[in-house]
Amino acid sequence: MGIAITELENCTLATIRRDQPCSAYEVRQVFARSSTPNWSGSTGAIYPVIKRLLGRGLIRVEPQAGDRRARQNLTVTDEGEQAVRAWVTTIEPWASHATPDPIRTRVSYLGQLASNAQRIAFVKHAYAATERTLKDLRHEVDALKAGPSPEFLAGLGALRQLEARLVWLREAASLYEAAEDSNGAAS
Amino acid sequence: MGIAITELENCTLATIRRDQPCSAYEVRQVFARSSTPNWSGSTGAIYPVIKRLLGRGLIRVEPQAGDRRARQNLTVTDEGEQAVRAWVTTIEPWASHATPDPIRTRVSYLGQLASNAQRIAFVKHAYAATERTLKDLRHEVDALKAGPSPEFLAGLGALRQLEARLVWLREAASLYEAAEDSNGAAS
DNA sequence: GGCTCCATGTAAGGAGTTACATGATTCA
DNA sequence: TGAATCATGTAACTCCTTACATGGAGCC
Repeated sequence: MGIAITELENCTLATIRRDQPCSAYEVRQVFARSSTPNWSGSTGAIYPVIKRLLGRGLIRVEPQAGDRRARQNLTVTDEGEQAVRAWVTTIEPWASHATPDPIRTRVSYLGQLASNAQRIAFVKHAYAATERTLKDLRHEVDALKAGPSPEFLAGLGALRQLEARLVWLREAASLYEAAEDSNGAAS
Repeated sequence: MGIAITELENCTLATIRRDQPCSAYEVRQVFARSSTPNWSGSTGAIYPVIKRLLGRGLIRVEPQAGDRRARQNLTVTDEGEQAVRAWVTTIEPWASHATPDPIRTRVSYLGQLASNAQRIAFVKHAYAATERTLKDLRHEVDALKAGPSPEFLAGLGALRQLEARLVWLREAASLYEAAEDSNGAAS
């Protein structure tokens, strides 16, 4: 389809489709209150997105009878429905890659530190930070009903990612400690 | 300190520290050729970053004797060394969160599809795509010497993330299939 | 002489962010 | 009546991208 449509535009469209009729304000809350935030849900992003979706005929504003408040009642058009289904089922090549992780980034520069002891200290620090985040997220996911609901599955995916980071950080610590030991044995 | 320094600026600084003396061009290659790319290594990003790092006194340009080519010889100053160490060892609260994942995003909107059969089809599609990516990455990591080298550890971290996605997608498929079965039993 | 790689840089644009500005509604 | 929340929107800015522009060095 001609002009590229961004992830935020697609997520906005899909959110409207799910919660319709809804307002731009409600869409903002969805993004702002997400426990694994992709976007801030800032007004400067959402309102222009809504305008573009309207301009492309993917959504429409339904006037509310007897309510002259500014609140918009957004619903998706038939074209919008099609676009949502096309988007959720499509996986562009870049989308299957490993995602950038600030902690992995830092580990990739641990060579800059002076000693393995310092590297081990960092890895343990990262482990503790990830454990705290994981604990909070687990509380949120536990509050959801286990099953194939989208919210539960998405939460589970985030949990599995954090658990994998813990596994990896333990591996890293082991490798550094093994190197420490062999240094100690050699000296 | 004072003014915020971005991840790209910090990564550039740490890369120069690691490979010094090196040129902006070499830094670009590092980012452009990364197997888990955070940034494109575009000229429009790197050269301004180099300028800012120079302006802050974190790096300096060493003139090359007898070589009047435009090539810069960048090295890190003492302040730069401090900044690198401070950055790699610091984990801001946001840095320990689960990272945005386009596949998880799509799963979180699978409610938009018409049937569990379609959802299962998507999950299997995502599984296959991730498996392909994982295979390529595994080849690259296998080419590295196993051990506590930063490159190997970073690659291992990316592998573990992708493996966790596979585990999660299998779980999702199971949950959908269980729901299918109970539907079948009920009807 | 032309091709490719090395190397530096600018210009324009995309896609978000924060901060600002405005006003209605609800509730203590 | 004043504060919090609901609700929409604009302006300025950040940070990165692609595309463009330039030129030297090595090689066939």
